[in-house]
Amino acid sequence: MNFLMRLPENFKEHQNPQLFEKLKESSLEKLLQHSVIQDYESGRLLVQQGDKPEYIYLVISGVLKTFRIDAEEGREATIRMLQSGDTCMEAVLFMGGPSPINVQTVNQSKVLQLPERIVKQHALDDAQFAMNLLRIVTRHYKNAMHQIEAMNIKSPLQRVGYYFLLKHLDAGHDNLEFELPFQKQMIANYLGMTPETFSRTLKQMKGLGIEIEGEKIKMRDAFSLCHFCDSDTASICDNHDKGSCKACPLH
Amino acid sequence: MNFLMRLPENFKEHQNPQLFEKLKESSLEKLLQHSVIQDYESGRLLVQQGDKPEYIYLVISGVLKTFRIDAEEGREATIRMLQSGDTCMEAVLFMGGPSPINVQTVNQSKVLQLPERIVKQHALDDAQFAMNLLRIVTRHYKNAMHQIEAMNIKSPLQRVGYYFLLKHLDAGHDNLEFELPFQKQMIANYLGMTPETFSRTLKQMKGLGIEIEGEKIKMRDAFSLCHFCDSDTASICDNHDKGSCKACPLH
DNA sequence: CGGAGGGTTGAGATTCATCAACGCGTGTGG
DNA sequence: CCACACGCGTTGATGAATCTCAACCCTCCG
Repeated sequence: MNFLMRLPENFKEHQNPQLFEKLKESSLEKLLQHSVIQDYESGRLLVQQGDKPEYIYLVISGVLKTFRIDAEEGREATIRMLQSGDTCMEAVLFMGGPSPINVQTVNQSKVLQLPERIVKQHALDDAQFAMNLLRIVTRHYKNAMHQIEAMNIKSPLQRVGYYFLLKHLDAGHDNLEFELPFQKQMIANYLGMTPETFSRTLKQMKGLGIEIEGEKIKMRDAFSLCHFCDSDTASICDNHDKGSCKACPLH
Repeated sequence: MNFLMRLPENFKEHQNPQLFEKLKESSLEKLLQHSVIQDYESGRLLVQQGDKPEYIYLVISGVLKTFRIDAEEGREATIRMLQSGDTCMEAVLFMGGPSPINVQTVNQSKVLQLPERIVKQHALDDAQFAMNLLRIVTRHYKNAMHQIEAMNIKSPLQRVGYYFLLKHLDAGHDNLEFELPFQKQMIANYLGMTPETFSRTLKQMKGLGIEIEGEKIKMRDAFSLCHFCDSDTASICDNHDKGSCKACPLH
């Protein structure tokens, strides 16, 4: 039975999850044969720190977050926030030992779960699948590096600026508008600050030509965020090295 | 020509790099055929942010560190510190795009360099090698998660405590003594604090039964560090769940 | 002997978290 | 239909924690 048929019609086309990229139909078929789709209510804990990892979770719709939690104070450190098309727990599956992270739904969510055994076996059978895993995990790791840098040596303004820059490039650099994909408190925690400082930082951004209206972010011009560029963002910015980006600290 | 012969006699046995784990002789041979050993002086930059990644670096002797650097202020955020047997840039190779990190020697160092093309090809040819890469990268990622947690929600004391706990478990939990493997300023930066606060935090540790004498750390008893345990460290601690570790915040 | 680098200690400044209050939109139940 | 509570975001006042800057000690090495 083809489980993709039970997905929303346009899911595979529109989201095109990295996990399935370039997989042969037969390979994908086999992978999905043993997977299940689940609906979860908001706030449901799918994995807890210390649990044995059992699935890779692929978000069909809704929002998930992965985070670590402090036993004493109960404070949370957000590791990632996932939208449809994103996956989590792939890395955990392969590092051995219990899960170092919690996974929780933030909204009501629909999730595709791929069992641990199937994934591991398939990684050995299909080199392309293994490559996809490797690519996904390394991207996560790259992201983690940015988080580490942010919390070590970046000011709140720089953190928000960099986050905005990424979202801006996501939306296409010709687009002077984008939306915050998650609620502000969650973004704040992800960026290692309190909701209060996040809010105050947003006000600072207005001085740099960035207007905030609820979830909508409007930039005065396409270079308002150039100030926050680094070599990683430069490599995905079409305008870089076209002389147009002068504010860029790399020059 | 077998390049392992040019390594110190006992390197492979004693260090047993994760990268080569469980590889067949023939596979290892092929991998090493195109690799080179280099000697570098202290402070040499092997990779800079923005560079195209060209090698995996395996430390034979000496110390390397990977870090990100802030363009404006020039401040550094340490990502990892490597000793002999450790590798870096495996993750970068597979994430595509320019390197997000710098790699620099901290001491005079001897390094084995495996060219990018060879590694990628070999990852497709030898599933065990691909698995090794996946395992290594996920371990790095796990580590990065700990760093993120530390800087988000842990106090300097907790960060140092956790770092000590890991080193203690490394040395064997029966061993009441271990050494700091790197100089203090580097550990401090890695833990996201200044050398000054690191120093002051070390003094606090004395109140918890930890004596510091230069690089030597002596614990009053084997449970002095239990306070800093979490589910990740518990899973590698032999004494956990033996009733002996009561200070553990998990109970 | 003198200089350099790493580590420690102290005093002061700064920044961000904390705590508290409030506005606003939404959903709920009377 | 209104009253109310609730969650989220914002704003302001306060305080604590860590960074900064400076001085000093020590060891190592030329």
